[in-house]
Amino acid sequence: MSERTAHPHSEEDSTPSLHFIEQVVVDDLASGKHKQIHTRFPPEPNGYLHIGHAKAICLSFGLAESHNGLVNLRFDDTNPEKESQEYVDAIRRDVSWLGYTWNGGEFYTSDHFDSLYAFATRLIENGKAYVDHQDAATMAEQKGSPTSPGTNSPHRDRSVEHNLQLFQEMKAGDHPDGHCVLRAKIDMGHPNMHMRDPIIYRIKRSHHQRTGDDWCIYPMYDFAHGQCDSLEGITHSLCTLEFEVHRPLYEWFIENLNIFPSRQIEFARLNLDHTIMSKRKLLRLVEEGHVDGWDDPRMPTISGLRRRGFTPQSIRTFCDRVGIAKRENVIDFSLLEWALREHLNRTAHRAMAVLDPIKLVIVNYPEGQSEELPSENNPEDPSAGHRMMPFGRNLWMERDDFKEEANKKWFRLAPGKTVRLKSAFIVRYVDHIKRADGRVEEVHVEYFPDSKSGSDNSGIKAKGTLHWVNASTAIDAEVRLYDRLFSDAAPDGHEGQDFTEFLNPNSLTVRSNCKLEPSLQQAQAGTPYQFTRLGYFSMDEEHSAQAGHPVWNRSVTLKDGWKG
RNA sequence: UGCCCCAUGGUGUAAUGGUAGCACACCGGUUUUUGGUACCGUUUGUCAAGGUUCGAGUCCUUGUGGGGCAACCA
Repeated sequence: MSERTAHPHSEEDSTPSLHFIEQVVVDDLASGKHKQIHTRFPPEPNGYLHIGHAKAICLSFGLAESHNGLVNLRFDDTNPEKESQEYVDAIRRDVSWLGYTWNGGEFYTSDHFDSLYAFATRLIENGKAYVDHQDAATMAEQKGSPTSPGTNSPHRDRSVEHNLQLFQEMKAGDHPDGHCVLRAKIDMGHPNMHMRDPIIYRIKRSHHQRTGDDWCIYPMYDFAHGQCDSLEGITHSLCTLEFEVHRPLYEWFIENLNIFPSRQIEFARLNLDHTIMSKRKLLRLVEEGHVDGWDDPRMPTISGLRRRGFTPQSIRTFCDRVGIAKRENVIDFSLLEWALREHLNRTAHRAMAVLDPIKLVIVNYPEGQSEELPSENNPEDPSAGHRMMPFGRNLWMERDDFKEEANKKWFRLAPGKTVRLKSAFIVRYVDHIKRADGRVEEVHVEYFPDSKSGSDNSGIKAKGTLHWVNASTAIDAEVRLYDRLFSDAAPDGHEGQDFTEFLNPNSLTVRSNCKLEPSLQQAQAGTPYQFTRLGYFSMDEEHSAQAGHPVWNRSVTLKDGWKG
């Protein structure tokens, strides 16, 4: 056995650094505090999941996955007024799509309503909770403020028997909505506002998605979340920073109920620039028609990203790179884009498409003649094979690839320039035709027959390579180009200005006259392709069906290093 | 005039008292039948002031800056 140096930067030492939560997990496992960890992802089914949730999902599921633990998916359904089955279904689909399985089970807070009621009763019996009959405004006033203590409710010292009876009446429906609440009896002078006799049950006659009209009282978040964690045996309950001030209460209930001590640990939520992450605001985008729906490809929702063409793997890579810490953060949107490119460059098949076509005529290629030329499906992966590209005299080329006046830095077509047509021949400019308004319509070139791709004996050097599509076999398609939804980096960070003022008017560009190579006839909706030199695209099933012709979404551009 | 949390390049994130590293972005170069990819390189950082220590990004004190907390929401 060789002696190891203690040098911290030794190349032999490849121990990956752990973020602070994983460090806790590793320590708890090592110390024997837990034999197995058990986490949970607990969304309220009142909206669609977004990329911020993806971070939380990757954390809780990822931790369980890498430490042989369990994860529960728990729907936090304590407020029936805002929740619905539509959201439950969407959440399930999104978590599954990310590639995770809730191997600890699927739960609903409502599954635990009986236990929660029993817990509340126990608290009353121990003199730790009481029924308060004051109205909301009065209670708010008595609560004090962050800088001044609160005052006790006149109902604070009711007897256990009386409280028990009143709470039973609340449950039985003897009191109208809002008439009274159950409160934990803690300390109205506590410096932490959440400890000033928090409300733990309220009366709300609202039909519940799962329990119907069985209950007219529902527990508040603080009296449901931690208790469910405990009932489900959750060892590490991970949530975002805004719940930090709730932790003393979380622990107070564990102590006073004497139940399994789940541990709450908070981390900083994800913020992405040029977008918004609040469910409420995303809902407004949908309801006010700024986007087509929750799954609009410009939305930061999981379903929007999926439709945009993001892959589960790219989102998981992104979450991994973002890291876990307690510091407020704003992640560059470009990191998300990088994660997608990183995945798709390795895996997506290449195809040629012209989004803004002008005619390209090879004047010395015989009319009526054609041939098939092979083109590799993925230069990063030889096993992906190749496909045959029809080639002829009349082609489509990209309008951006021609310029009437060009300098030495212009590698594409222009008077005097020579370029290669990808996987085909080298061609030289001959002429071009303009419409009366000056718009270029047609470019004429001559080709060098001995410059064929793979057997080039011409000795000619071409600096630029252009993509093209054979005119007679091209597929007509519509392509939607997406840009950031907001032109401002922090649309909700301007006081006095609504975030909708910063919507990017050019976030969607529709190109309706695109030409695709014929192999794309077989393309499956949702399968990513790289359109050579343009970016990553996939066909949109819903839009295609609506339009009656193929509609493709651009997921992300290729990185453009040209500073022309 | 309270309580809690946080502070490392442009953006994130490591360094567990001992060489401030990595990724993204940016800029430059090499290769290239994608101005992509790959590879190489440059620039840029410990909020401040004291203290402890042989040694402080890390520990202590005090400031400064940022975030959170007063729904019968979660």
